[in-house]
Amino acid sequence: MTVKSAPRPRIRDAEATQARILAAAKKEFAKSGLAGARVDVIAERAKANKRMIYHYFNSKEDLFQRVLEDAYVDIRTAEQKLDLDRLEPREALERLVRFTWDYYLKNPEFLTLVNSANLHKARHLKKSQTIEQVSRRFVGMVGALLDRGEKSGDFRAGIDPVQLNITIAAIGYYYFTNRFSGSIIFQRDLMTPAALEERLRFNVETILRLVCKTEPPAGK
Amino acid sequence: MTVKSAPRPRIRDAEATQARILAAAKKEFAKSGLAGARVDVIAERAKANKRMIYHYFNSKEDLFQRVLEDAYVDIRTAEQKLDLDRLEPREALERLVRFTWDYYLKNPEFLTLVNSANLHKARHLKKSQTIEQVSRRFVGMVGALLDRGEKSGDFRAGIDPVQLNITIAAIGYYYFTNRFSGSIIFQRDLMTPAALEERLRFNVETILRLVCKTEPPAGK
DNA sequence: TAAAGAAGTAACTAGATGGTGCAATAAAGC
DNA sequence: GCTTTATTGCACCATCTAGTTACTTCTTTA
Repeated sequence: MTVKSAPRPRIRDAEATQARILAAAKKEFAKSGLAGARVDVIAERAKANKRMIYHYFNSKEDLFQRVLEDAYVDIRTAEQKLDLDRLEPREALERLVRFTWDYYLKNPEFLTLVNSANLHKARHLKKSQTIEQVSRRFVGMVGALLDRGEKSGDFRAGIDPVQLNITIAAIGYYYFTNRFSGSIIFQRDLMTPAALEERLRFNVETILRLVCKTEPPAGK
Repeated sequence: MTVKSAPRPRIRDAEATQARILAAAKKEFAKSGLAGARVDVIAERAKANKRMIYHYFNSKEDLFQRVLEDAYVDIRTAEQKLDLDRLEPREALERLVRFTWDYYLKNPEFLTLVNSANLHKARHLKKSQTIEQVSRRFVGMVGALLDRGEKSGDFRAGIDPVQLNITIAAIGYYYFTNRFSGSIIFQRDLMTPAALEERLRFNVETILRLVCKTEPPAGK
C-alpha cells in the first residue's frame, strides 16, 4: 500500500520539533529580549504547541539559556574554521577582523542575545559548562597569532590577546547594536553598502595600526 | 501659628515628585529593560503613587522616552564642558577618550538604556527633537578637533570624525556592557581597578595610534 | 475665607502571560 | 498484534500588569 522507498515525513519528530522551537525562540528572544519575548509567539512561530516548549526545555529561562549556548557555540565554531595558522600574521589578523565584522552583519540576533544575557548579568552563561569550553579555545587562537606575529617581526611585542580580542569585537559590535541610535545621532544611514564598506575599512586600519610595527601599506 | 521663616518641607511638590519618578524610572529601566521594567516598582521606589506616573508622564513608553532623552542630554552636556579647544590636539583627543571611558564607568545605566532603545529600533529617539539638537553639536566637536590636529601636523589627514567618534565610544562601551559575559569568556574579572586601568591605557593607545602621525611616546 | 485647582491615594479592571493536567495518538519494542 | 513509551493538543489556571475610576487632601489666590 504505502510506498516506503522515500520515507514519508514523520508526523512525530522530536528532533525536528526541538529544532523549530529553538529557531523560533532565537528569533523571538533576539527581537524582544528575555522579558519581552512571548512563549506563545515562540510556539506559534515554531508551529509547535506551547506544551512542547515546556516538555523539551522546561521553562522560558532554560530555553533562553539554551538559545544563548547554541549561539556562542556557533560563532566560536565558525572562528575555529578560519585556519589562521596557515596565513601570514598580518593577513591572519585582517581576516579575523573581517570575519568578526561579517559574522555580526549576518547574525544580528547574536548581538541582541548577548545584550540580553548581559542585562541579566550573564547568569545564563555562568550556569553553562559548554560556554567555557569553546571560549578557552578561542582565546588561545588570538594568543597564538600574536606570538607568531611577534616572532616574525610583524607585530609589536607585549600585546595582550584579551585586550585585542575585545577591541576587535568592540569596533564591530558597537556599530551594529547601536545602528539605530547611531543613524539618528550621526544623521546618516549606517547600514548602506557604502557605509558598511567604509566602516570595515576603518576597522581593519584601526587594528593593523594598533598591532603592526610598520604602517599598513598606504591605501589601495 | 506656623513659623513660616524656614519654609517647612512641602508635602506636595510636583517638581520633586517628577524628579523622584524620573530617577526611579531610570534605575528600573536600566536594570530590567523596557519590557522587564515594572511601573509598580518605579512608583514604589519613587515613593509616589502609581497614578502620579500616568498623571505626569502619560504612559510607560512615554516615561521611557523621557528617561532616554534626559540621559542623552546629560552625557552630551558633560562632553561640551570638556573644553577641548583649549588643549593641544593630542591632549584633547586623549582627554576625550578618558572622559568617555569615565562617563560609562560612572553611569552604567546609560549603557543599558541605549541598548534598550536600540532593541526597539530607537523608535523612542526618533520621536525626540531634543536628541537631534544635542547630537549635532557633539559631532561638530570632534570634527573641529580633527581639523585642528591635522593643521598642526599632529593628526593624519582625512579621518572621518563620525568613524572616530564611533570607535572611541565602541572600545569603552563594549567593554562595559559586556562585562558580565566578558568576565566569563576571558576568565578574568574585568572590573577590578587593575583591569580597568589596563583597559583604559590600551584604549588611549588604540586611538592615538589610529589618529596621530608619529607614535605615541613609549609608555612609562 | 471660600472657591478652584493641583497633588495625591486606594481599590479596581480587563487582558495578558508563564506554566499545567490530562487525555489522545503515533511510534517503537516485544 | 499488543503493550509501552514518547510526542502532541486542548483547555485551563493563578498571577501579574499597565492603566483607570472615583475620591480625598492640600495649596493657592481672588
